[in-house]
Amino acid sequence: MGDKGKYYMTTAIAYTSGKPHIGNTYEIVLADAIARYKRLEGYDVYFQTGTDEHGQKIQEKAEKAGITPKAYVDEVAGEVKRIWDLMNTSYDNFVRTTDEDHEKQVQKIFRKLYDKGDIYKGAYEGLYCTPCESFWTESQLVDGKCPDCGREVKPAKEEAYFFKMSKYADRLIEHINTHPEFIQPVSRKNEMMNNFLLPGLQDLCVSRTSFSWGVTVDFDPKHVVYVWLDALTNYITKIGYDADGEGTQLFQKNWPAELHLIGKDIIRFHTIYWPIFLMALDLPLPKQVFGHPWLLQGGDKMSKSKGNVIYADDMAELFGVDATRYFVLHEMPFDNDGIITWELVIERFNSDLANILGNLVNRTVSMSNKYFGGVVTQTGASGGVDDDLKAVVTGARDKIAAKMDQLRVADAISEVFAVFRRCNKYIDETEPWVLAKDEEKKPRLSEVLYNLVESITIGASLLVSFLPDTAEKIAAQLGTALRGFEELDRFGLYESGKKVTEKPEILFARLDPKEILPKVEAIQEAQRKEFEAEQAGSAAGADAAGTEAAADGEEAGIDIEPKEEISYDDFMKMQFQVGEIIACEAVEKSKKLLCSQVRIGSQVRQIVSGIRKYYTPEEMVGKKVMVLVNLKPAKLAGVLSEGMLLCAEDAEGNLALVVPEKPMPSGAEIC
RNA sequence: CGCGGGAUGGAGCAGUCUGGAAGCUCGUCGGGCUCAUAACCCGAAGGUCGCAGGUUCAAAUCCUGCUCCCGCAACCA
Repeated sequence: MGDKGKYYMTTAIAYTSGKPHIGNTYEIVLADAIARYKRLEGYDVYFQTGTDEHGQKIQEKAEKAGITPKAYVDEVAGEVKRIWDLMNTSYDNFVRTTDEDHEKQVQKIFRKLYDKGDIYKGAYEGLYCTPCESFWTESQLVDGKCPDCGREVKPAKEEAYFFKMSKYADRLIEHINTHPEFIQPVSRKNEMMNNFLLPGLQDLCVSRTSFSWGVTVDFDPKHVVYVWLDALTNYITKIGYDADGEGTQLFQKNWPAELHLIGKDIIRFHTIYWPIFLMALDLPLPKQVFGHPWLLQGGDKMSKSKGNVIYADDMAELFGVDATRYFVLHEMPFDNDGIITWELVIERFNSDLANILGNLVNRTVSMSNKYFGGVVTQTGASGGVDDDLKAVVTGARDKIAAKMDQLRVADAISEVFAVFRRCNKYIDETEPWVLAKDEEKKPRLSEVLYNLVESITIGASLLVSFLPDTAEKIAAQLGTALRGFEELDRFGLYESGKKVTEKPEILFARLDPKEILPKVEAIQEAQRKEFEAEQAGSAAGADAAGTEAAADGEEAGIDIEPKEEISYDDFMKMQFQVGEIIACEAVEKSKKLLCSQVRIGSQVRQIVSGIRKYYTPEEMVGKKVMVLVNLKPAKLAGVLSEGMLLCAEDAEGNLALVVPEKPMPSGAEIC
């Protein structure tokens, strides 16, 4: 162990805005498979993961929940760690950006970069809408007014700290060009170059004053450090980097990292900002950043309100931890998004885990018991088909190594299963049940079973990085131990005369979709309930138990941000009328907009609304709707809109047009 | 002409960089076998490789144009 040198790898740290779903969990499992594999190969691995806990979004979530940000992230971080542990991941260090030592180093780093001149104090200039407390750029304005409230904006300045990105851009471009392995998969490299580096990097605003949940800039306490500067540095601070000193031995030994494993959505931060921060700190760059693709639910994004979010713990409950690991590792392509559905999981489970692997172990152990009382003896009575079996089994290790070198984990695991498939074929070729009928062929039968047990032992040893528990269970059933990496290209190390277990345990019992899918329904239903409860702001857990009971009971209400009180005069300024939609078509340049001709009394107005997702142009026509008539006309996607159709909006943003409860003529005033 | 990704037998994918007999897993159908978890093994059917042009002896692969999907951005009066 450890004679191949060190291997420091990290996952991205999970943002603590909510419970991680299977897509987030995929990353830690993938990382774990790589970490375990590297250890098997003989590397001295240090594997770090954790949670990213600062930022405005978290502050807001905590406020909504009525607790402090710290209490909020403590809970979520606990949940993240629980799931990481449930998935049997072998990280060496679980970091939190709220850890005191990290926060302190972030402050030191910030100061160091400031002293060096790479961070400077400037001003964020823009057009400011005071009531909304928001900055807008020229292009965001609508008719020169605030796009949120429609009020006047005025030029304003807010002081902020900036990082001189451009100073290091050339060096980074040079590095990327001379290190083709730096950004993986390579297709992402061009994206970064073409979109960000070659057009020229802008200085990055690295402080905020609009919220307080973050690392305070110690020499200017009304600022907090930009979350990405805070989060990225965990890769060094949490192994012992010290901005003012040498750092710990752990740091000296492990930096630079061999691998940052991250989602494809944050490649920009890891291949542009992070390397530049490191250059500014005079530290070497990580060897490789791998941006993995995503797991999508049936091609859709997962959403809680649809009840289609798949969580790792639900999967583990239904299928077991190793089956869950198997699915995410096997199903995820190398640089395309993967698809996960409950049906696909069941299919994979049955065909690969139950049929090919579980059944193979079971039938082999059964035959050994039936024919030889469980004793596995090598007799030397070889046959012609043995050579091919042995070649496949002993050749697997290097094939897997080649795949893993490229981080093609899904392909590697397929190679492992090729071994098990070959074993099943070998049983058919040698027909042990026929050999068993002839006393003279006993030696051959014994050899065949020995070869099988040996092959499965090697297969299980190759499997251990991916499905650690299953591999151990197989070895236990075969009465042996898993092998080390250097032994896996050799055949015949199983000690002749050992016994397999007497009663083989079923490793993966076949699943009946008819039994599983109703359970899935229940999970989804519970999820929708929970979502509604959350939206209602009701104390969590109040009716957590009643899964199906309240299905059609009282529906959960929605609370929204209260607005400032207005006078009757204010109200009277708004003119609402009933309008009849006489024509409607989609706005061409947009995906969300419909353009309606609305008759209001004797006049016809053109009104554009962002409701294409919820209404087709055809069903719009003929509706009598409520219209805000005296709103200042504006152009949307280049199309003039002279008013606003009123809609109700639920917590998820679904829209429903508001219509009069009884028939009313168009033009009728609403008051 | 905002940026990017994708389109390969019923399903999910590989192959595209570096042109050279369309491949894998699942499903379906047929056969074999009975040690085993109705599991295993063999065989077959099923594809104009999104559409249209072009380059080439040869195109899923290279070039041009187009269509449709999906992210991001914008937009949701």
